[in-house]
Amino acid sequence: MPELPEVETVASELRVLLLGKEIVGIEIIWPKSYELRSKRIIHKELIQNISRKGKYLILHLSHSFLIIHLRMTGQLLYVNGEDSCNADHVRVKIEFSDKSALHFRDVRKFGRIIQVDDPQQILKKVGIDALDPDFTVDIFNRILKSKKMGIKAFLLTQNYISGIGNIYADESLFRTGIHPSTLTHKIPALKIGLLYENIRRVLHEALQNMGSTISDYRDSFGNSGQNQNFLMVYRRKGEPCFLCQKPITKKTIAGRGTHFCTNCQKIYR
DNA sequence: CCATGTACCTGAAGGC
DNA sequence: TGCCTTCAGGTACATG
Repeated sequence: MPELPEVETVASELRVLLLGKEIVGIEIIWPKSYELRSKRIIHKELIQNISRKGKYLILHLSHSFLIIHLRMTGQLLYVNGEDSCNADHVRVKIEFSDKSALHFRDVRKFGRIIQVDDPQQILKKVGIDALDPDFTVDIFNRILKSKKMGIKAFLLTQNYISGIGNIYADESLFRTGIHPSTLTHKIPALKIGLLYENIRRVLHEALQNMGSTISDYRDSFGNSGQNQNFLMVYRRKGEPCFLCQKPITKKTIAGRGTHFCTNCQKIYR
């Protein structure tokens, strides 16, 4: 499932592939995958910039914006004019003047492409990006102290800090030795600093490894990531903890499958 | 404010 | 083999 490192991998590839291209048509195969919240019909628009906030990808066009969220199984596949494309589950095709195209493939149909006049329509509720240089440990500390919720639930909520999903939440908490049920305001100051560092490190490393492919994630060339080979707890239920050898526990916390080591991760009360 | 549950979806995996 | 059930999870939304 694409989280910050996976979306950023796609974004940086698309910057190389798509900047300056002219959109000449959008074919909507599954209507719910494409939501029009702009009065403007795309006729001919240039892709002027590509950015990202949290798990949202933003294509800046001449007169509007395409906000894209891949949710669980979404993929943005680049198709060259000469390629034959017969992939299943393609929901939207964005076609360019040079006969290349970007195909939005999404098995489970949760993902969305939303066309808006102002990106803030979508992004105003999204918290600061976890790899934004302006996201400091002081900010992290202040937000954590102001909440009284489980740390796992906090990390998954995108309104405060954005980009962290189920995989990297579990990985960051394991590396910091914090139990996922610990309440945000009960985490000791030292651990807050370490958690901040580990979140940034885990995301950076995943980005260097082109993201984690658990089942569906692929980059714009259809390639898998490599970071799944470096995960320490996610999907390792019953396997020995890399620190103490005790079997990794999996349990539903904050409504999500949560992996942790009961021996290495302490709950602070 | 925060927690919980449901809906949206399909395919893979597990049980018998 | 085959059928049925469960599970996977990001976000929106409703409810307590």
